[in-house]
Amino acid sequence: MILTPTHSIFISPVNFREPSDSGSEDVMRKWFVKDETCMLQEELTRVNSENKKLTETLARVSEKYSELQNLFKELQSRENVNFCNERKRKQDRDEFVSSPIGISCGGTVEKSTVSTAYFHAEKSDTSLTVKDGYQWRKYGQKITRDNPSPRAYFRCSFSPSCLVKKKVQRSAEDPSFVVATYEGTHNHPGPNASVSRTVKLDLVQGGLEPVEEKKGRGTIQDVLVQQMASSLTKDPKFTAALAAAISGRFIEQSRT
DNA sequence: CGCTTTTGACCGGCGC
DNA sequence: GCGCCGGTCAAAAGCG
Repeated sequence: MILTPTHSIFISPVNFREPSDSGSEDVMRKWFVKDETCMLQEELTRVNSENKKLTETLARVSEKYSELQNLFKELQSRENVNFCNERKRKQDRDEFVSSPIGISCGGTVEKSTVSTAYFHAEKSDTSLTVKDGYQWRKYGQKITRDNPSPRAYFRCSFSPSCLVKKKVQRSAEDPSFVVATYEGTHNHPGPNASVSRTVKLDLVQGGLEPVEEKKGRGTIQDVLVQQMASSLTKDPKFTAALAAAISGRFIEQSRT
């Protein structure tokens, strides 16, 4: 809530009274009413100004959202082509693994939780390890048909009590990204947040978490919206503008 | 010594 | 039935 000086110096004419005759009292009352009108007009001007700022902020946010959406559509179309080609051989299979960007190509409803995350990785780094906070044990590595870089297979270190598995492979389109596909849900305490925060998606500069899409939790659009909301709430300018708008609305409502 | 990683062998599904 | 391919196994090697 933003408080302007007008809030603190406002004195009601009812409370502000000096002993005087009835004639000068009327003059004083008119003077204070006029003064109050001036202050209300100032307040209205201020609220309008804040409203304008908020509108501009909203326009900028919408613009950035559109940019992000276009970028995502571009990635979707590229990944979708490869994914559909890869899956042509395996149509109608019971088990279905989601595409790295959560687009299915006619597959059936999957039985287990499958999620995909992108991690930024140096091209010189061939270790195929991603810092997601969990401990993993590698149990295999294969060269796949449509990707020059090998695919590594990991099991959770807590196996066999925890049956989560993951596949890690460098993206064929952009070797600066590593794609991790997780299968299953951990049945033990989660990753250390400080560790997981060290891994960021390079797709969007500015501290977003690795893009993750879980089947059954929502669409990739939902994830985007959540990430946008998260980044917006961390922006002090945006929260200040929002608070000003809300306070302005409260003032407006209190007058009616 | 025990745990992890490497890597070739093996298995099962699928298309032809 | 055969070959291809992705996924898994397990023995050997590596490492602290």
